[in-house]
Amino acid sequence: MGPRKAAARPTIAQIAERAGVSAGAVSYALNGRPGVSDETRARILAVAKEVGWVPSTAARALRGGGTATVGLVITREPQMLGIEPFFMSFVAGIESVISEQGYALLLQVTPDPHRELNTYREWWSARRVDGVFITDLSLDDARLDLLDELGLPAVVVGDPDHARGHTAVGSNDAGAAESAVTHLARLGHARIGHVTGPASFVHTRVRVDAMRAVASRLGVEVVPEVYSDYTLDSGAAAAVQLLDLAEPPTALVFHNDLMAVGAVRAARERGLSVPQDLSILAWDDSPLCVLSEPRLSALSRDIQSYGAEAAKALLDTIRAGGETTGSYLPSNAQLLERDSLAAPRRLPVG
Amino acid sequence: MGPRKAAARPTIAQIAERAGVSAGAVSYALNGRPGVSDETRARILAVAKEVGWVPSTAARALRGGGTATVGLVITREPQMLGIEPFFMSFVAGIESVISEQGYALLLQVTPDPHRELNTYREWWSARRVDGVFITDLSLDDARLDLLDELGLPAVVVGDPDHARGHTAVGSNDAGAAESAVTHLARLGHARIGHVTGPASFVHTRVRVDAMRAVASRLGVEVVPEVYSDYTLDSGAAAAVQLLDLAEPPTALVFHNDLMAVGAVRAARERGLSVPQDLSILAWDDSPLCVLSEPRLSALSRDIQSYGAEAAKALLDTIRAGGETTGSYLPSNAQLLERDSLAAPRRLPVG
DNA sequence: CTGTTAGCGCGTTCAC
DNA sequence: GTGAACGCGCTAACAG
Repeated sequence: MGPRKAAARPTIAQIAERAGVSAGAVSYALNGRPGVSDETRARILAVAKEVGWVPSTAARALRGGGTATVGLVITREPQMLGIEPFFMSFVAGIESVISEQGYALLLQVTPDPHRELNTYREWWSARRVDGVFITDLSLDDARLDLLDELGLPAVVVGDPDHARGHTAVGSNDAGAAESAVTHLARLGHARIGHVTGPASFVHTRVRVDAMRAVASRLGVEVVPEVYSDYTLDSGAAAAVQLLDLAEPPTALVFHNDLMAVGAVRAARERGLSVPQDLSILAWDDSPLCVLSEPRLSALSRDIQSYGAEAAKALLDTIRAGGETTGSYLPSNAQLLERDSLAAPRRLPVG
Repeated sequence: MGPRKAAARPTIAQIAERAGVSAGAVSYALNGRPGVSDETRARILAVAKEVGWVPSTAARALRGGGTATVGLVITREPQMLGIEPFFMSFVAGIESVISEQGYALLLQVTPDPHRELNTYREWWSARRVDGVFITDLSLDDARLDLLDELGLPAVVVGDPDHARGHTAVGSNDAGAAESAVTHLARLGHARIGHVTGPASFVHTRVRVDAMRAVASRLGVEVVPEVYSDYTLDSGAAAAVQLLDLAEPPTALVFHNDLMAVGAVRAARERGLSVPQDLSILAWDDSPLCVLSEPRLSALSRDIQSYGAEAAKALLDTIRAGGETTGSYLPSNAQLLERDSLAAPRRLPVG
């Protein structure tokens, strides 16, 4: 019932007519290039502002001038996003940078990894995006091959060493591991449990290696890692598994906060209290950590600025015509102390 | 260093050449319309599949055929999105529907409400989207006027009665209020506190009215509402404010789960335990409710399918050329009992 | 220098 | 089945 009559979108032709010049002149004026006198330019600009002209992204994209759009595929179960601490902050960070520059974010959420590849191909074929973010980098990641094949500008969100020449924005996982183990060792923990994300992810591998290296240097033991999947339940299950060990660890490190929360619950159900009986440390701080009881200590990195850095890197890469613009600074990680870490109750056997 | 040579995107012209026909014929064949013989059509389709042709969204949009993109502006502080339970699920629901149909979501996150209007105008001018979602509907919402002016197809996510003729997908807030008050009254609560979102939102108003109506019918009292802003701290503050009343309520209803969690903490700091001393009910279930201690009972609606319904409605509206396609069924709400509701400890003073 | 004209990019559609 | 024009912005070539 409401009025749904499309109004006329302002075009360069309209402006040209009103200003009494040709469309070409308008284009020169609007893009600040020579070819029109200052006064004509001023007149054209005034008219353009008056009619609220905005360039047609479609027309520009058609000309090959880019779409002012960047793409992100999130390969996760949709329902997981409601609580997933990482992506929403990451997206917010991306947004803060790109929207300033007139870019928009094209988002796709799908649980199917195979589909992700198709999406890049389609986005590229349909000229929907000027570049994409690659997250959850895996060893021998097939997406990098596709990117090379298509010549689609991209920024790898992860370890530059595994980005195969693509622009990358890393995260200082080694530094985080260092501070985690150091802190735990100082508290007196001699046996640490480590619950990770999927083994195929590069950053899982990086963290595992770093933890082991630091631990052996400091003379503390990391019991065999439990590879997990970031969900609450998997965190709880991993905790149970580790606590069932003959010589259970006295401190547990998790690759996200959701799993850490799951572990707190699992410990509680066993009659163990955190942190007196068991110390728990989350990797990646989020509001969840302060919402949890007790409040979770975490290896905090500023995910929002991580997203912002990634966005800057992608925009730079796009402007460079897809040429790699080098690796960007890793976002800093620091151990945020709250209430889930303490000295182990009984001294480690040893 | 990496190879960044753009490959050639397949176009209709290429297909035409390979198949030895004109571009027009290819277009007819590809779109399943008459004008080509069956065998030519088959040949064209084979070539198209072989080269992996995907229509250029830019070219289609330029012709006026739509951009296969829908837009959503989230007017919130970016950092809030990391924990905000509503939007990420809502987005996931939208995604599940639109990606099936080849549509993509254009997202913009900004804390500035004024900017939201500009964004719609720019998206429309630049032909970036075929339609938009309008959330957080307010009384006399200026966005609806703009939509009318632009003729931009939209779906209002909220009360159809305030959608001014636009397609709307509602939420059964009245039903939720009904079950909330009924349940609380049955437990013996005679005085209920109500902590809402901003007063300017239509759905805040709707919920307030519904709560009052049901309460007066059932003979229970709703103490004056506290208008709040969905944050954890504001929930805690509101709880304190209500508990400081001369005759404090014995049960509190919150318009989201974050505020409810804040209230639990505030109550605990006062030495009150939930639910023995104070019952707490959240509106909008999310994983946070089961993560909280005690687990929060909630007026649950399936936000993901809410998003999915909204997406279907928007796509329908777009296909109808922007004509309103009527109001859609409200998503169902039900009271999900967990551990934060109990009978009041001391009987209410008569 | 100031401005105009023509044609491109890509898919669609109308007239032939 | 084909040729041509269209939508919109950009730019190379050209004219005053």
